[in-house]
Amino acid sequence: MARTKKIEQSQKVIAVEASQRNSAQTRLRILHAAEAEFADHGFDGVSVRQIAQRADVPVALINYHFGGKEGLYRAIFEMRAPMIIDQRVAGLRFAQMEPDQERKVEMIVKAVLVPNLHMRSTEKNSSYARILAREVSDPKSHQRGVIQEFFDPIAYKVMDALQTALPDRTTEEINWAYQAMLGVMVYTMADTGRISRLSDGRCDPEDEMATATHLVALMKAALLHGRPAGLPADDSEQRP
Amino acid sequence: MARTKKIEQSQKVIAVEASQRNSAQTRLRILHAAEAEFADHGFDGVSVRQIAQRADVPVALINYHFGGKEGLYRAIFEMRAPMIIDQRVAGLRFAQMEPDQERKVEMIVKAVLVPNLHMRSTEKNSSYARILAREVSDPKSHQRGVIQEFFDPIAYKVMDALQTALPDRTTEEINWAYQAMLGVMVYTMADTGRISRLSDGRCDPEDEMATATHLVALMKAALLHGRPAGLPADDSEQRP
DNA sequence: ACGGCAATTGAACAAGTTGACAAGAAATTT
DNA sequence: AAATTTCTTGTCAACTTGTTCAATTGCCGT
Repeated sequence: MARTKKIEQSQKVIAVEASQRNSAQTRLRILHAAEAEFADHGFDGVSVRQIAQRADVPVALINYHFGGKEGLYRAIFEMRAPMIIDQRVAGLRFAQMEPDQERKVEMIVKAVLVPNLHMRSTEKNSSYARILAREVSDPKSHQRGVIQEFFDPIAYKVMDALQTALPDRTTEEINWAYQAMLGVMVYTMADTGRISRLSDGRCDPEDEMATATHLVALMKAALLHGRPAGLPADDSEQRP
Repeated sequence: MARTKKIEQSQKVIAVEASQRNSAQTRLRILHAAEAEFADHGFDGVSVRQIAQRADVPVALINYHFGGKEGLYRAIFEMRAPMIIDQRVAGLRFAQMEPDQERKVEMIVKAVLVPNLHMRSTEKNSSYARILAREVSDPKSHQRGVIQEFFDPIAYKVMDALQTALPDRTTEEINWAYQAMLGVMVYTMADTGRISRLSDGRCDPEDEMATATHLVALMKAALLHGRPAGLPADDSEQRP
């Protein structure tokens, strides 16, 4: 921090930028390389050497800056999470002011889905979206605690908003509704080409607009009209 | 196969079973150990040594029986996939005979969700469900081609059934609807305790009945009532 | 200008990884 | 009973893994 200020004041801005001695910048380079590699191969599928090679730095620098592989992994979330969380909070604020119930629910759904879907389709950040998707379906994530630490708070806010918009729903319904939203979102973010393949190219998660339109419509309907028939015991059909 | 027949005819059944000389049995033991380990740590997070140790066999046996780590991985799917695919096909057959649209959609949803959710809550097979969840969110799965080989065919059947039940929907809508279903299912199957944590214990994926009830209701509503507003261009609200 | 310090480097570390091999044991066939 | 196939085992060498170390570089305030 102190050094950055100095650099700005100095006349050698260009020289410093070109030269190798710049902590913040190499940190970022490692971070980006790690992001891409982790997204492609998962936490265990990547060696620190691969990351170092991609970032064009010696391996030891990773341990110096981040204190190990896991520290580097966490640093990625520390860098990215605030951005998308802020967007969600902003979206929820909009929804809060909406009087019409149907529109309100739709805005909540959008507040959850759109920031992530947008990130997914953005070139630079697309790899982070895939890391996120991996993390939620990795039992080790529990051990790392990244999801819990960064995303549980916003989850509670979303569910509060849902409960306000749909006061007649039970807590269980609200929870499952949120899980459903998240599931759809994560699965789409994590897509490895299967959606496009199955739809013969008609559906493309990269197409942020179309994807959001369809998914928001589906989840909005699910939240508005989806209620378990007989809550205590619903044994209509049961397949073997 | 030939040996198994012989064993049944032989008088030394007990001796053979107790002793170490039983190919099919050790194969299964390795398979089960691998299933558990892969589920917990992912394909890259596990070494064949760990699996061998868990199965209590020497490492070389794995290479002998399955020709390597990836062969073992695929063998798990070859063992498990048919079971759940058969269940889905059966469920779709039931749905096909249902005249009422709303019930028909519900039965299709159940045909997709219930077999997996059941497997999830079953003690013995729960690990396979988590492997499956991992595989769909792993870009390398594309490379392995397991999902494509085993599950694409049934996916097409489900979408055909959906199209029949909802004739006015576009192909895009059918595809996205299927993706949504799958996303919810996979996310629930892959759950690492977050659902229970967020809901303060109220929602438990292990509770097959409650989980299925809620998710089926949600997805049924999504399919029946979820249609994108203006298909060509829907720019009602757009958040920054 | 010079010592101090953060940043960087290449080398080395111990621990663990993989696939393969030859050789042994048990069951099956000849 | 001998030969053969099928299965099992312990060990091997070559290679990665994440991390640490001592040494070096270049920027900074005094």
